[in-house]
Amino acid sequence: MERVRTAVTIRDVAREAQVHPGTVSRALNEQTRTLVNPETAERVLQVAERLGYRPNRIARGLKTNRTYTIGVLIPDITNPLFPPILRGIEDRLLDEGYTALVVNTDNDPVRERTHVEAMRARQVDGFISATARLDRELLDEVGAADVPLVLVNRSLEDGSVPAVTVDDRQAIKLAVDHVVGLGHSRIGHVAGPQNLSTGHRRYQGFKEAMAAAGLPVSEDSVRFCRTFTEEEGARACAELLDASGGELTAIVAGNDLLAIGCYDVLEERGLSCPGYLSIVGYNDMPFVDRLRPPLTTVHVPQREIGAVAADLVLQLQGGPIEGLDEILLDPELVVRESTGPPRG
Amino acid sequence: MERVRTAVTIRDVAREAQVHPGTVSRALNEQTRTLVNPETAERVLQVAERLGYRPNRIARGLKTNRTYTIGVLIPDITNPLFPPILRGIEDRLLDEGYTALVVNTDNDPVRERTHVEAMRARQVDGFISATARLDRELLDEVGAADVPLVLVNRSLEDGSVPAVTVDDRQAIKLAVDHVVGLGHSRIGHVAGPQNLSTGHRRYQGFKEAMAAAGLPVSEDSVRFCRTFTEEEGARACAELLDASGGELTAIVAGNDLLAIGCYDVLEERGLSCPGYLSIVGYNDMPFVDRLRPPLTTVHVPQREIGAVAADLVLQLQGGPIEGLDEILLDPELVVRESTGPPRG
DNA sequence: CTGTTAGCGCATTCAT
DNA sequence: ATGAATGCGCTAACAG
Repeated sequence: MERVRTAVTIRDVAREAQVHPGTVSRALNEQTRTLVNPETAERVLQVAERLGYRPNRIARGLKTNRTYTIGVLIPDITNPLFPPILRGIEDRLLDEGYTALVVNTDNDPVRERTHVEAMRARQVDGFISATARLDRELLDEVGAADVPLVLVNRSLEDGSVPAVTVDDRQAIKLAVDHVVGLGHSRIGHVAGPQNLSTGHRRYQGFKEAMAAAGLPVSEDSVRFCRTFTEEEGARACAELLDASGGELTAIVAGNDLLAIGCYDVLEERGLSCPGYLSIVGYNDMPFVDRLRPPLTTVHVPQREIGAVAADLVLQLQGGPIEGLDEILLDPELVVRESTGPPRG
Repeated sequence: MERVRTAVTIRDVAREAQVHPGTVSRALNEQTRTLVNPETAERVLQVAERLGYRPNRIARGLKTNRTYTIGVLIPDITNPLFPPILRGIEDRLLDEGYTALVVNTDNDPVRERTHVEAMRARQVDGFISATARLDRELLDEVGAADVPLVLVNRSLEDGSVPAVTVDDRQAIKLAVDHVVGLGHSRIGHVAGPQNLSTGHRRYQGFKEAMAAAGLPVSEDSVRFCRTFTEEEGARACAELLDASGGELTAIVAGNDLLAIGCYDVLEERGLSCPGYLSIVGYNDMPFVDRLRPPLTTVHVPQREIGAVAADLVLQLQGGPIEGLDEILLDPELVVRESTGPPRG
């Protein structure tokens, strides 16, 4: 048996209710219902209900150029950082009758392009991108197509695309000031990839915060990771420990995954945290409070970021908004047990 | 400035290429390209490329009754169990040019209905549901609409809907046999909600496995949780420890979250794991290998489950498949450090 | 207040 | 091999 959609259409309802399809359309639509006689409207509604009529938004979209669908680009939903963001986005979209088309890009340009094409073909009303990088070309293409785009957790230097992020500099300062307050002065930074705005800005923030605290930042106190992964974090941490000649007493990591990598090194070497080394993470991913020791980290309101981003694309549906570039949310330090006074 | 889609249509291409729109349609479509003169086809393709033509799948869908979109229902993407499943689904869908419409239901009937309606209105070609419960009514409605539906991580008693799951009984047997092999005989079960097929089947599996091992299951060796959360797991674990009069030496939990709840109780009471109590989880969620102690658990191939489910909806696009009900994948025990020989 | 008409962008049947 | 015509389901502009 072939699959046959038994779709009840607006015409079926019209026939049953003895009115013109146009009237049915008006009666069924909240916006235009006032244009039709209440009694007629009521009858139409009843018939629609009885027949089990389901409006076909696809057809509607063809006419109205609105699909009530937003494309969401995420590097990898498997990275614990992103589910809360997605959740925030969805909750907000649901409120307004929108639905999210979600894809994982793996930060792979090809995959990214494929997905964007697919979404554009589906006429999404807007994009939210949490991907670290988005082809400049793709970006321009989306912009040219007049489809609103909002960046999340990253931003463009030139502010040409609205973005919702946390103030990375302020956040890192929170982390640095915390360990400084604990008495640390030899503080290292396991930095994220510098070609990503997040990694770069946190590194800048680290240097600034250290300077503000009157502490020097030598070459030996920073190591860069190629990716935001435990493995890279471990590598960088090991190098840092070796390079500093054992003088480092605290590390501020570019994100939680990198911090976990640091944990691995300490465990390997039989060093304790925070006894030997204090570690501060970044993001406050789910479950980092259950690590041993529970990770002190900068909490980023991921869910709220998602919600604000969704809000923004929704607003942008009404047309461009002047003077809009970056929305900065406040980070918050969560002190747990991976930080303590320096040893000795 | 209003938002105006500068959509290049098939007609624009036709005009430029000096052919009829119908011909453009044929040339652009892989399936029908053979019907048109290779040279003409080539020219059309070039013009389309030059003009930046993007086919409008929405319009196409109106005609073909295919949107190449699959609706995915998830209770809460924030639960670490689900991202891998979603990832598996998406990867598989991407291969076939499909995209996922993802929603969180919170297992809330109202939210669920809203979402299903929205997705049906968007004419999704199929559904994959990882939600614990789906209104029987909704289920029937979807079935009646002839839209393929595949269940994931759960199944219906009557097998009326195809499902992809792991063999819960076999899985729990793995867990029980492991601790039995370690020498335990006083084994408790922190059971999941019994109104969920997963919770129920694992409980059944526990009883069977214990019986097979020749071990008794008393009232004192099982406690039920109302939800799959740490809090409930902690409550049940505490009750279990109290009820057994300190004789229990191992606990098999209904899932990892419940197991984590057990960890909490041990920590509160200053008891060690696995020294005092061995604990086995279920699912092998991300990061449970980083808990202290790393959790011994039953690994469920979530990603594969997602991929197989996606495969199934895709196959179902061709029409119903006879004799299909449940696809069982193999679980695997991952022994880490939360289990050891019984004390004393 | 309601019917009529046209058309969104595309695929497809029927001619030619 | 291609052009012409039709309609998917719906909304909107225009009459009346």
